[in-house]
Amino acid sequence: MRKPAELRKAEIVAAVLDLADRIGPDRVTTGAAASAIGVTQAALFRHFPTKAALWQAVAEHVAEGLATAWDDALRPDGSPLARLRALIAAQFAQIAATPALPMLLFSRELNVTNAELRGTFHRTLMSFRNLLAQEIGAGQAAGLLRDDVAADDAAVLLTAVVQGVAIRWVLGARDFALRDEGLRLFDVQCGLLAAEGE
Amino acid sequence: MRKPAELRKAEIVAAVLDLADRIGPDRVTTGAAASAIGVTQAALFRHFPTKAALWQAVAEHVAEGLATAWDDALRPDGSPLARLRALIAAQFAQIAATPALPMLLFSRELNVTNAELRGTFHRTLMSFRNLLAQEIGAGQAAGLLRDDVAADDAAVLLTAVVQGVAIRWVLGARDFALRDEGLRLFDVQCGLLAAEGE
DNA sequence: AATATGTTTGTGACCGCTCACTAACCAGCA
DNA sequence: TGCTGGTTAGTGAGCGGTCACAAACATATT
Repeated sequence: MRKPAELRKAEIVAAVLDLADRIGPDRVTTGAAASAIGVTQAALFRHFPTKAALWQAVAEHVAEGLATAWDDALRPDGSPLARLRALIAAQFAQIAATPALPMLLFSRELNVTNAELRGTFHRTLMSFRNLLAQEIGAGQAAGLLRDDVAADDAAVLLTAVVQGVAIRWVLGARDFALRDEGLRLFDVQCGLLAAEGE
Repeated sequence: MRKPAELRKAEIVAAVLDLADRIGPDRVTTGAAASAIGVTQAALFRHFPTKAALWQAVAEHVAEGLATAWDDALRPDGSPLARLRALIAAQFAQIAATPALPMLLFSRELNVTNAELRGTFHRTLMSFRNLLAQEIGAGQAAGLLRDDVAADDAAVLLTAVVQGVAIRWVLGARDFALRDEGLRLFDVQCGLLAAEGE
């Protein structure tokens, strides 16, 4: 069944993400991705010159998804704490929707084979931590968060919460609701970070 | 150069860990490991029946190292907080000494190919969190840590700190002292968890 | 409307290479 | 002499990628 190129490309990217989740990023061969969408392996190379280019397209697709999710979370209604919580919620939602994401960060493809891919993800994750630090700073300025902890350190601790929960979810049996459990622990940590009189 | 089997086995395991760090766990081929210690690829199969068995030996070696490091950290002199800090310090030291460890947790070998291997690591990490929770409980009972946070939740938050710093170290350029930066952030988090009047 | 021409998308066979693993032979030592 | 720790040589499977070719689509000319 012939399809226009743009559609095919999106289909391939989706198949790669799905396969990466189900069998692991490094098991995604061009053959597996192709047969997942019902074309031959050679057909993939009509749309992407190399496998690395295919992965790069996947990375950009994921990065875009994250960026727009953050944008939505940062609509300027509400306190810095609410925005912070929305950011974290968005992150968990994106991870739940793209479960291959944590694994991808540690894949051979990203860490060894494809330096450009690594750069794309690294930049994306840095953006997230900066957004967190920004909101934390605003929270401290508003007297909502204790200011005896550096905003950058607090941001690191919060990203650690996200990573920790996500890792437990991915490496375990995924037997809990990622977003709920994540937000629960975020609330605990946020309580620890809250200003005394709150 | 002929060597007794036990020595060779240890040598192979060490070579695999070293290679896993330098080129990534999934790039460790039998050929690469063999030539790293100056024997032919086929010689490996004199000592391990399959590659999976080799990885299992590596996992057990690492697990033993972790277990004894925790044991040393838990010598019963000092407060629960000191023991807690020693546990964390030991963990960072082990990771720094075996930098392949975080990557290993996400390798194809562990997550896809080798279910037994996954079990070994999973059990080991659970042990660590239980040790943390135990010390935290003791700290709460002694009035050193606030008890409005469940000990299990606090343990999760602390393991998240470890994972978060380790991930930043591994995925980044390893351009900071893992143990120092890790303990610094542990102290921050521990301060947040400390009882009010402390 | 029918046809001619060029482009896009997909196929199937195949290539070179790497991998884990095996088989057969070999040297030193108890 | 027989066991132990090695070698050399080879196997089959799977990988990313290429190639000649075919079918589907688009467009312009008659």
